[in-house]
Amino acid sequence: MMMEKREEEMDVAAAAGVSPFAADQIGGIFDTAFDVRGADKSSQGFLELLGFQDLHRSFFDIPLPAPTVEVAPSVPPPESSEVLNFPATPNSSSISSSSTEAATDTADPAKPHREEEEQGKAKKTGSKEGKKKGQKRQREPRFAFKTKSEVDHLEDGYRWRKYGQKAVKNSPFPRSYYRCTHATCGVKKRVERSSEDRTVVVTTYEGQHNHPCPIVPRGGHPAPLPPLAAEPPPPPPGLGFVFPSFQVKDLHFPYLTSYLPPPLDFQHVSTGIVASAPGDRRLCNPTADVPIRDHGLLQDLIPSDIGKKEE
DNA sequence: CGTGTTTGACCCGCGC
DNA sequence: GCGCGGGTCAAACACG
Repeated sequence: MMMEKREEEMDVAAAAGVSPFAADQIGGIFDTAFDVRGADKSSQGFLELLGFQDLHRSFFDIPLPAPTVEVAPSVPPPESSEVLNFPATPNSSSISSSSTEAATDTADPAKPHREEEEQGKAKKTGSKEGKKKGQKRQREPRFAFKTKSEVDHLEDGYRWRKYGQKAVKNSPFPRSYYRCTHATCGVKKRVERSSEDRTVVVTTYEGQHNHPCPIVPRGGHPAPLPPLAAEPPPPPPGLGFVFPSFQVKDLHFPYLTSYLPPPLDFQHVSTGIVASAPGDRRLCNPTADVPIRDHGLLQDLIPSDIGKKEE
Protein backbone atom coordinates (compact mmCIF):
# COMPACT_ATOMS: atom_id res chain seq x y z
CA MET A 1 0.00 0.00 0.00
CA MET A 2 0.99 3.48 0.31
CA MET A 3 4.09 3.77 2.31
CA GLU A 4 4.87 0.31 1.31
CA LYS A 5 8.01 1.24 -0.39
CA ARG A 6 8.94 3.38 2.48
CA GLU A 7 8.35 0.51 4.79
CA GLU A 8 10.46 -1.67 2.64
CA GLU A 9 13.16 0.86 2.66
CA MET A 10 12.88 1.22 6.33
CA ASP A 11 13.22 -2.48 6.75
CA VAL A 12 16.10 -2.59 4.47
CA ALA A 13 17.71 0.26 6.14
CA ALA A 14 17.18 -1.32 9.45
CA ALA A 15 18.74 -4.45 8.19
CA ALA A 16 21.66 -2.57 6.86
CA GLY A 17 21.96 -0.43 9.88
CA VAL A 18 21.55 2.76 7.99
CA SER A 19 18.81 5.12 7.29
CA PRO A 20 16.66 4.21 4.35
CA PHE A 21 17.71 7.27 2.58
CA ALA A 22 21.30 6.76 3.24
CA ALA A 23 21.01 3.17 2.34
CA ASP A 24 19.56 4.01 -0.96
CA GLN A 25 22.59 5.93 -1.78
CA ILE A 26 25.14 3.55 -0.56
CA GLY A 27 26.46 1.64 -3.45
CA GLY A 28 27.22 -1.94 -2.97
CA ILE A 29 25.43 -2.36 0.26
CA PHE A 30 23.88 -5.68 0.26
CA ASP A 31 22.08 -6.80 3.23
CA THR A 32 21.78 -10.43 3.89
CA ALA A 33 18.27 -11.32 4.21
CA PHE A 34 19.67 -14.18 2.35
CA ASP A 35 21.52 -15.03 5.36
CA VAL A 36 21.22 -18.49 6.70
CA ARG A 37 19.43 -17.17 9.65
CA GLY A 38 17.00 -15.47 7.43
CA ALA A 39 16.40 -18.74 5.72
CA ASP A 40 15.78 -20.44 8.97
CA LYS A 41 13.32 -17.85 9.95
CA SER A 42 11.23 -18.18 6.95
CA SER A 43 11.90 -21.82 6.37
CA GLN A 44 11.87 -20.82 2.81
CA GLY A 45 14.64 -20.23 0.47
CA PHE A 46 15.02 -17.31 -1.71
CA LEU A 47 14.51 -19.41 -4.75
CA GLU A 48 11.62 -21.13 -3.21
CA LEU A 49 10.01 -17.85 -2.62
CA LEU A 50 10.43 -17.09 -6.21
CA GLY A 51 8.98 -20.35 -7.17
CA PHE A 52 12.13 -22.17 -7.91
CA GLN A 53 11.68 -24.68 -5.24
CA ASP A 54 12.28 -27.50 -7.58
CA LEU A 55 15.15 -26.14 -9.42
CA HIS A 56 18.05 -24.63 -7.71
CA ARG A 57 19.80 -23.72 -10.76
CA SER A 58 20.13 -20.78 -12.92
CA PHE A 59 18.22 -17.88 -11.72
CA PHE A 60 18.11 -14.70 -13.61
CA ASP A 61 18.85 -14.08 -17.12
CA ILE A 62 18.55 -10.66 -18.42
CA PRO A 63 19.07 -10.79 -22.09
CA LEU A 64 19.99 -7.27 -22.51
CA PRO A 65 22.89 -5.07 -22.28
CA ALA A 66 24.07 -3.83 -19.06
CA PRO A 67 23.38 -6.14 -16.39
CA THR A 68 25.80 -7.19 -13.91
CA VAL A 69 25.16 -8.25 -10.46
CA GLU A 70 27.02 -7.10 -7.53
CA VAL A 71 26.88 -8.49 -4.14
CA ALA A 72 28.44 -6.76 -1.30
CA PRO A 73 29.30 -8.07 2.07
CA SER A 74 26.39 -8.28 4.25
CA VAL A 75 25.30 -7.15 7.57
CA PRO A 76 23.50 -9.58 9.75
CA PRO A 77 19.83 -8.94 9.26
CA PRO A 78 17.61 -8.09 12.13
CA GLU A 79 14.09 -9.27 12.37
CA SER A 80 13.22 -7.97 9.02
CA SER A 81 13.56 -10.42 6.25
CA GLU A 82 13.44 -7.80 3.67
CA VAL A 83 16.56 -6.90 1.93
CA LEU A 84 17.81 -4.68 -0.68
CA ASN A 85 21.15 -4.18 -2.13
CA PHE A 86 22.27 -1.23 -3.97
CA PRO A 87 24.31 -0.55 -6.98
CA ALA A 88 27.92 -0.27 -6.35
CA THR A 89 29.22 0.96 -9.59
CA PRO A 90 27.73 2.69 -12.53
CA ASN A 91 28.49 -0.22 -14.75
CA SER A 92 27.06 -2.82 -12.60
CA SER A 93 23.61 -3.87 -11.81
CA SER A 94 22.60 -4.70 -8.38
CA ILE A 95 20.01 -7.03 -7.26
CA SER A 96 18.35 -6.92 -4.01
CA SER A 97 15.76 -8.83 -2.34
CA SER A 98 13.10 -7.87 0.00
CA SER A 99 10.35 -9.72 1.60
CA THR A 100 8.09 -7.72 3.67
CA GLU A 101 5.99 -9.86 5.91
CA ALA A 102 7.96 -12.78 4.76
CA ALA A 103 8.60 -13.89 8.26
CA THR A 104 4.95 -14.21 9.02
CA ASP A 105 3.70 -15.24 5.71
CA THR A 106 5.72 -18.20 4.79
CA ALA A 107 3.89 -20.86 6.65
CA ASP A 108 2.63 -22.46 3.52
CA PRO A 109 5.05 -21.87 0.73
CA ALA A 110 3.08 -23.94 -1.69
CA LYS A 111 -0.03 -21.94 -1.21
CA PRO A 112 -0.51 -19.56 -4.03
CA HIS A 113 -2.31 -16.32 -3.79
CA ARG A 114 -5.86 -17.39 -4.14
CA GLU A 115 -6.76 -15.67 -0.99
CA GLU A 116 -5.43 -12.40 -2.10
CA GLU A 117 -6.86 -12.88 -5.52
CA GLU A 118 -10.27 -13.45 -4.16
CA GLN A 119 -9.91 -10.58 -1.84
CA GLY A 120 -9.21 -8.47 -4.80
CA LYS A 121 -12.26 -9.73 -6.56
CA ALA A 122 -14.42 -9.15 -3.58
CA LYS A 123 -12.94 -5.74 -3.35
CA LYS A 124 -13.95 -5.02 -6.86
CA THR A 125 -17.49 -6.06 -6.30
CA GLY A 126 -17.70 -4.00 -3.23
CA SER A 127 -18.15 -7.01 -1.06
CA LYS A 128 -16.63 -6.93 2.35
CA GLU A 129 -16.29 -10.66 2.44
CA GLY A 130 -13.11 -10.55 0.54
CA LYS A 131 -11.39 -9.27 3.58
CA LYS A 132 -11.46 -10.81 6.94
CA LYS A 133 -12.83 -8.40 9.41
CA GLY A 134 -10.46 -6.95 11.88
CA GLN A 135 -7.65 -8.63 10.13
CA LYS A 136 -5.11 -6.99 8.00
CA ARG A 137 -4.82 -8.30 4.58
CA GLN A 138 -2.00 -10.70 4.42
CA ARG A 139 0.59 -10.33 1.83
CA GLU A 140 2.80 -12.80 0.18
CA PRO A 141 6.47 -12.69 0.87
CA ARG A 142 8.12 -10.22 -1.32
CA PHE A 143 11.55 -9.90 -2.70
CA ALA A 144 12.79 -6.86 -4.43
CA PHE A 145 15.71 -6.70 -6.75
CA LYS A 146 17.50 -3.66 -7.83
CA THR A 147 18.95 -4.23 -11.19
CA LYS A 148 20.93 -1.96 -13.34
CA SER A 149 19.20 -2.37 -16.61
CA GLU A 150 18.10 -0.52 -19.64
CA VAL A 151 14.78 -2.25 -19.82
CA ASP A 152 12.12 -2.27 -17.21
CA HIS A 153 10.82 -5.74 -17.55
CA LEU A 154 13.57 -8.21 -16.94
CA GLU A 155 13.22 -11.62 -18.42
CA ASP A 156 13.20 -14.21 -15.72
CA GLY A 157 11.87 -17.21 -17.52
CA TYR A 158 8.31 -16.88 -16.45
CA ARG A 159 5.58 -15.36 -18.46
CA TRP A 160 4.06 -12.23 -17.10
CA ARG A 161 1.02 -10.32 -18.00
CA LYS A 162 0.94 -6.67 -17.29
CA TYR A 163 -2.22 -5.72 -15.54
CA GLY A 164 -1.60 -2.23 -14.44
CA GLN A 165 0.60 0.75 -14.39
CA LYS A 166 0.60 3.58 -11.98
CA ALA A 167 2.49 6.74 -11.55
CA VAL A 168 4.55 6.64 -8.44
CA LYS A 169 4.69 9.52 -6.12
CA ASN A 170 8.05 11.18 -5.92
CA SER A 171 9.16 9.35 -8.97
CA PRO A 172 9.01 10.37 -12.57
CA PHE A 173 8.81 6.77 -13.58
CA PRO A 174 5.64 4.73 -13.52
CA ARG A 175 5.34 1.45 -11.73
CA SER A 176 4.19 -1.52 -13.70
CA TYR A 177 2.29 -4.44 -12.29
CA TYR A 178 2.72 -7.89 -13.69
CA ARG A 179 1.08 -11.16 -12.87
CA CYS A 180 2.23 -14.62 -13.77
CA THR A 181 0.17 -15.85 -16.68
CA HIS A 182 0.04 -19.37 -15.39
CA ALA A 183 -3.54 -20.22 -14.58
CA THR A 184 -2.96 -21.38 -11.06
CA CYS A 185 -0.14 -19.09 -10.22
CA GLY A 186 -0.82 -15.82 -8.54
CA VAL A 187 2.66 -14.52 -8.37
CA LYS A 188 2.95 -10.86 -9.03
CA LYS A 189 5.72 -8.53 -9.56
CA ARG A 190 6.11 -4.83 -9.65
CA VAL A 191 8.63 -3.14 -11.78
CA GLU A 192 9.69 0.40 -11.35
CA ARG A 193 12.68 2.52 -11.95
CA SER A 194 14.48 4.11 -9.15
CA SER A 195 13.75 7.75 -8.94
CA GLU A 196 17.27 8.35 -7.81
CA ASP A 197 18.95 6.39 -10.49
CA ARG A 198 17.01 5.89 -13.63
CA THR A 199 19.28 3.09 -14.65
CA VAL A 200 18.22 1.06 -11.68
CA VAL A 201 15.17 -1.10 -12.06
CA VAL A 202 13.48 -2.26 -8.92
CA THR A 203 11.64 -5.50 -9.41
CA THR A 204 9.55 -6.74 -6.56
CA TYR A 205 8.29 -10.27 -6.61
CA GLU A 206 5.32 -11.14 -4.52
CA GLY A 207 4.36 -14.70 -3.94
CA GLN A 208 5.71 -17.92 -5.14
CA HIS A 209 5.35 -19.77 -8.37
CA ASN A 210 3.59 -23.08 -7.97
CA HIS A 211 4.43 -24.37 -11.36
CA PRO A 212 7.50 -25.12 -13.37
CA CYS A 213 9.07 -22.34 -15.23
CA PRO A 214 7.75 -22.29 -18.75
CA ILE A 215 10.75 -20.75 -20.29
CA VAL A 216 8.76 -20.56 -23.39
CA PRO A 217 9.11 -17.57 -25.52
CA ARG A 218 5.86 -16.60 -27.03
CA GLY A 219 4.90 -19.19 -29.56
CA GLY A 220 8.12 -21.00 -29.05
CA HIS A 221 9.36 -24.04 -27.26
CA PRO A 222 11.08 -24.28 -23.98
CA ALA A 223 14.60 -23.23 -24.36
CA PRO A 224 16.88 -26.18 -23.85
CA LEU A 225 19.65 -25.83 -21.44
CA PRO A 226 23.10 -26.12 -22.77
CA PRO A 227 24.59 -29.57 -22.57
CA LEU A 228 26.29 -30.40 -19.40
CA ALA A 229 29.76 -30.32 -20.68
CA ALA A 230 29.07 -27.85 -23.34
CA GLU A 231 31.23 -24.87 -23.45
CA PRO A 232 29.08 -21.95 -22.57
CA PRO A 233 28.88 -19.44 -25.30
CA PRO A 234 30.56 -16.19 -24.60
CA PRO A 235 28.39 -13.51 -23.20
CA PRO A 236 26.84 -11.19 -25.67
CA PRO A 237 28.23 -7.75 -26.07
CA GLY A 238 25.74 -6.60 -23.61
CA LEU A 239 25.74 -8.58 -20.47
CA GLY A 240 22.83 -10.30 -18.97
CA PHE A 241 22.99 -11.59 -15.54
CA VAL A 242 22.22 -14.93 -14.13
CA PHE A 243 21.58 -15.97 -10.66
CA PRO A 244 23.51 -19.01 -9.97
CA SER A 245 21.49 -21.32 -7.89
CA PHE A 246 24.02 -23.98 -7.65
CA GLN A 247 27.71 -23.83 -7.78
CA VAL A 248 27.07 -20.72 -5.93
CA LYS A 249 29.53 -21.82 -3.41
CA ASP A 250 32.18 -21.48 -5.96
CA LEU A 251 30.65 -18.34 -7.18
CA HIS A 252 30.67 -16.65 -3.88
CA PHE A 253 27.07 -15.75 -3.98
CA PRO A 254 26.28 -15.58 -0.34
CA TYR A 255 22.84 -14.20 -0.35
CA LEU A 256 21.61 -16.81 -2.69
CA THR A 257 23.40 -19.72 -1.32
CA SER A 258 22.36 -19.02 2.14
CA TYR A 259 18.86 -19.62 0.99
CA LEU A 260 19.66 -22.76 -0.76
CA PRO A 261 19.14 -26.00 1.00
CA PRO A 262 22.08 -28.05 2.11
CA PRO A 263 24.50 -29.27 1.07
CA LEU A 264 25.10 -25.93 -0.43
CA ASP A 265 26.73 -24.86 2.72
CA PHE A 266 27.88 -21.57 1.53
CA GLN A 267 30.46 -20.27 3.81
CA HIS A 268 32.12 -17.64 1.84
CA VAL A 269 31.42 -14.06 2.24
CA SER A 270 31.97 -12.46 -1.01
CA THR A 271 32.82 -8.93 -1.61
CA GLY A 272 31.13 -8.73 -4.89
CA ILE A 273 30.12 -10.53 -7.97
CA VAL A 274 29.27 -9.73 -11.48
CA ALA A 275 27.38 -12.20 -13.49
CA SER A 276 26.44 -12.26 -17.06
CA ALA A 277 24.73 -14.67 -19.30
CA PRO A 278 23.83 -15.33 -22.86
CA GLY A 279 20.47 -14.28 -23.99
CA ASP A 280 18.60 -17.49 -24.12
CA ARG A 281 19.29 -18.75 -20.72
CA ARG A 282 16.54 -18.28 -18.35
CA LEU A 283 16.05 -17.69 -14.77
CA CYS A 284 14.55 -21.01 -14.09
CA ASN A 285 14.71 -24.45 -15.40
CA PRO A 286 11.59 -25.91 -16.91
CA THR A 287 12.59 -29.45 -16.32
CA ALA A 288 13.05 -29.86 -12.67
CA ASP A 289 14.21 -33.42 -13.03
CA VAL A 290 17.25 -32.47 -14.93
CA PRO A 291 20.22 -33.17 -12.78
CA ILE A 292 22.28 -30.29 -11.77
CA ARG A 293 24.61 -29.90 -14.56
CA ASP A 294 25.57 -26.47 -15.32
CA HIS A 295 28.66 -26.72 -13.38
CA GLY A 296 30.74 -23.94 -14.63
CA LEU A 297 27.98 -22.09 -16.25
CA LEU A 298 28.51 -19.01 -14.28
CA GLN A 299 32.01 -19.75 -13.59
CA ASP A 300 32.59 -19.42 -17.23
CA LEU A 301 30.42 -16.44 -17.43
CA ILE A 302 31.80 -14.68 -14.48
CA PRO A 303 35.37 -13.70 -14.52
CA SER A 304 37.00 -15.22 -11.55
CA ASP A 305 38.40 -11.98 -10.41
CA ILE A 306 35.17 -10.13 -10.58
CA GLY A 307 34.08 -11.43 -7.30
CA LYS A 308 36.97 -9.72 -5.71
CA LYS A 309 36.86 -6.63 -7.73
CA GLU A 310 34.45 -4.71 -5.69
CA GLU A 311 35.88 -3.23 -2.62
C1' DC B 1 -8.18 -15.53 -32.75
C1' DG B 2 -5.25 -15.70 -28.89
C1' DT B 3 -2.33 -13.12 -26.13
C1' DG B 4 -0.53 -9.14 -24.19
C1' DT B 5 -0.67 -3.95 -23.36
C1' DT B 6 -2.83 0.40 -22.27
C1' DT B 7 -5.49 3.15 -19.48
C1' DG B 8 -9.20 5.14 -16.79
C1' DA B 9 -11.97 3.94 -13.02
C1' DC B 10 -12.59 1.92 -8.84
C1' DC B 11 -11.56 0.26 -4.16
C1' DC B 12 -8.91 -0.01 -0.02
C1' DG B 13 -5.64 1.18 3.66
C1' DC B 14 -3.47 4.60 6.04
C1' DG B 15 -2.36 9.09 7.95
C1' DC B 16 -4.09 13.31 9.36
C1' DG C 1 -14.39 11.47 7.96
C1' DC C 2 -11.53 12.89 4.27
C1' DG C 3 -7.94 12.84 1.04
C1' DC C 4 -4.01 10.66 -0.86
C1' DG C 5 -1.71 7.12 -2.94
C1' DG C 6 -1.14 2.22 -3.94
C1' DG C 7 -3.09 -1.74 -6.07
C1' DT C 8 -6.38 -3.95 -9.15
C1' DC C 9 -9.93 -4.52 -12.61
C1' DA C 10 -11.57 -4.76 -17.13
C1' DA C 11 -12.78 -2.75 -21.55
C1' DA C 12 -10.55 -1.25 -25.49
C1' DC C 13 -6.88 -1.74 -28.29
C1' DA C 14 -2.62 -3.65 -30.63
C1' DC C 15 -0.13 -7.25 -32.59
C1' DG C 16 1.43 -11.61 -34.60
